[in-house]
Amino acid sequence: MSNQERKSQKAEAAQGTRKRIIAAAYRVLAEKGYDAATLREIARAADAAPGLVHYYFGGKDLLLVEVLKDVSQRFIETGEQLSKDVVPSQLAEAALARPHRWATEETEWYRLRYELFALGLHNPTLAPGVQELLAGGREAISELVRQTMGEQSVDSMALATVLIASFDGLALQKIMDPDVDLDAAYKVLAQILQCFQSPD
Amino acid sequence: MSNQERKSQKAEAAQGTRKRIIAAAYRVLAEKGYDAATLREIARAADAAPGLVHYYFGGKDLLLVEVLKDVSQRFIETGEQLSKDVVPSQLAEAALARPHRWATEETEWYRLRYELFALGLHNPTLAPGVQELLAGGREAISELVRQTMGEQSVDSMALATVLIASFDGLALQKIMDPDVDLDAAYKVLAQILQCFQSPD
Amino acid sequence: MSNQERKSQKAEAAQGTRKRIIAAAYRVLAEKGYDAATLREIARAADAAPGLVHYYFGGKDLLLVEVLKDVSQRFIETGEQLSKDVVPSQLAEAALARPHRWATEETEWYRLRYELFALGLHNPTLAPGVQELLAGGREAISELVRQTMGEQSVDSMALATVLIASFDGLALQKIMDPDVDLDAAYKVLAQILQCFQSPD
Amino acid sequence: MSNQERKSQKAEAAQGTRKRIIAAAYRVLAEKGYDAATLREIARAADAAPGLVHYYFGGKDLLLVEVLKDVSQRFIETGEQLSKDVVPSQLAEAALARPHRWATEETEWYRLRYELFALGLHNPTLAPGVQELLAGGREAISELVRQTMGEQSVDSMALATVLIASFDGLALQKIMDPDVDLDAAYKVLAQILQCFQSPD
DNA sequence: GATGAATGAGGATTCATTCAT
DNA sequence: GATGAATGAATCCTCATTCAT
Repeated sequence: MSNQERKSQKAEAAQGTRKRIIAAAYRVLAEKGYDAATLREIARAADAAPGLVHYYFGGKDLLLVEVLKDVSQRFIETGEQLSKDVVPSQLAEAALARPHRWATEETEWYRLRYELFALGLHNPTLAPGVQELLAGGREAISELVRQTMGEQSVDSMALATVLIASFDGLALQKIMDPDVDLDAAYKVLAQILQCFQSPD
Repeated sequence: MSNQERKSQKAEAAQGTRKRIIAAAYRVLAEKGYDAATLREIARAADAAPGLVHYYFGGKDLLLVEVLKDVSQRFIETGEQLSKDVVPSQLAEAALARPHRWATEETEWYRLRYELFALGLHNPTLAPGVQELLAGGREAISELVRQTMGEQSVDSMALATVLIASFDGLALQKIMDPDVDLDAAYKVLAQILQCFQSPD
Repeated sequence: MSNQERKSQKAEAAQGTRKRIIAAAYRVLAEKGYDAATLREIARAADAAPGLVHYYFGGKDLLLVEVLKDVSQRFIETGEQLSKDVVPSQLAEAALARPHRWATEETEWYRLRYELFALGLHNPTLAPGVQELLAGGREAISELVRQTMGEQSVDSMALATVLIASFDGLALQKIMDPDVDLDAAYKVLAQILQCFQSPD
Repeated sequence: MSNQERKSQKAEAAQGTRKRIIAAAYRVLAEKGYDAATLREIARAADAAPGLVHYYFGGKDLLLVEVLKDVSQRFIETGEQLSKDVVPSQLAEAALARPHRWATEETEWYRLRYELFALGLHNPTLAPGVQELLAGGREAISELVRQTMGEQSVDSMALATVLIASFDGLALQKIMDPDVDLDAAYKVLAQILQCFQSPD
């Protein structure tokens, strides 16, 4: 084994640990929230040494920034997937399907999202990342809206802003109160989209 | 001055201090977030002794519960005001006007709201209160919707759920990113309401 | 007991604890040095709660600043004492007697002094205090020199600078190496003083 | 290239790295002090791998011992140089010139010296080395004194003790406070030497 | 021989909470 | 009823040290 190979092998293992820590942080932060989650606990969940979080990321906030990036990445990827896999005529439907499903099934994702929202509202380190997270979502949805409807029928960015807002707000309500009728709410959202679609 | 009078005077002063603490907590929590806000700071902001928070409320979480109640109360009151003061034909417009304005002007209110959302997602003590806060909002809006539109034209509760979600989500986006075009978004919301109102 | 009395009683107790912590810090820092000394240990030595150091002083450096002030104070006081208690003709002798004795008996004082010197060389928070400590010593000695000798016979401040330097340097050498003949060194210092005294 | 040659070449490189680390430690320790200086930083300054300090020296303290030896060595060498290069009649002058100059120009050297003093006062591992450093200085100066003056006119070792003490103490005062008049102080020292030289 | 990724012990610090007054 | 001094548990973080490669 060459010197370089050995090095890259080490580096790979390190990357693995890094990812494990991010994943663990994702889970623990979603469950307990930023303040209640201790680095020790996250490290334990990642099966890593306690000092490693600082070694890799430099601190609790900076770990969170990395988690945030990861969340954004994942969001964008699934979004891009969508516009490739689905035929335009069913795009509206499909676009609603994801947040609808995630709000019930991938609760963790929305929990962490809200954690980040609250944090971003106070923590200047996080604010830009959260801003981008939201902006990225708006743009992705806005693009879908444009593909689905005619360009002029509606201000696509404004509609996207409302939709993202709805997705987030609905997920919150559903998670906080299982009795909330999410299906009915998403039916209303579908009607809204039709409302903007039909005119032309 | 009788003994009783003196007592009741003291009791009144105590009530005043209580309220001052809640108000101070509201401000400080909105600004710094739950964990960064220290009881010492809240007490100082309320011009009260540090030990008083425990004396009156029993702890930091319990103070938060009280703040939550206060927030809910205030929300409901302004809601009820609305349906009394405004003629039905302009109710839809007026209903949108408040969250629209608050999202830019009463930022504090939405900041604290998001703090409570994030907290409620993890803290079982708070969860019921946050649940009620959301449920109260839904019901109030649902009632407005019913007054504005015919009963059958739309599932009023579902629409209310979507609207509350939008209000919260839009406020967040606007606070996090001042470049977000809130006016355009609220214009879209107005169109949506019209869409349901005139099922021509 | 009046309200005020109760308050002042509390305050007195607090002052007592404060002083105990400073005294304990003096001892522990002299023995172990700044870095090796832990706040926990200092607190234990002062029979106080660990958090108290931050509560009273605000941190490890700030505690040290307070110790430094205390050391300076003590130095000045004993200096003033000297010029009052001793007749001018024996002032030179008496002035040398103190550092001579302290270098062997009050080792702790010189240990802490050196700790402060080293710290002041790197720590900006401490530097001004150490500077004053040295300046205070120079001035006190310079004053004694002027009282002992004629004004013009020697640059009193320059001689004081050399004397302070000697006192500190000799104490160091004696502490580091008990075999150093401190008596002989101080005899030389005495000769030096005579050397400057006699000319007139 | 023979096998032996290659080996010795490697060994030389290793010696070079060793020296680079010591030199880097000298600089970093003088600037930051023992505790604030991290091995990582020293290694970086020496352009060497972090693990190397342990590999070569065995630990942070042991590196310090090596630095101490280096400092002593350097001190002795420049001292020996002196007694060779200068004619006896100007020896006294020349002997004062070096510490005078170093106190203003080679601040680093005195900074590290004080760091070692403070450390030696608490750290038993270092104490003997610091002791020797001081003893070496005393002996070198004592020798110079003997060469300059007659044997019997003064206790040369005692005078040397006082001189070393003065050199160290004056450097400290000058570094801590640039306003200190070092020239005047060294003029006083020169007068002192004359005082002992011409016991007329 | 040399590396630098990983470890984990141990520190300073914070602050909710208590309780004597 | 009210105070605020004192507590100490628990956190983040640092960095000397180790060891697989």
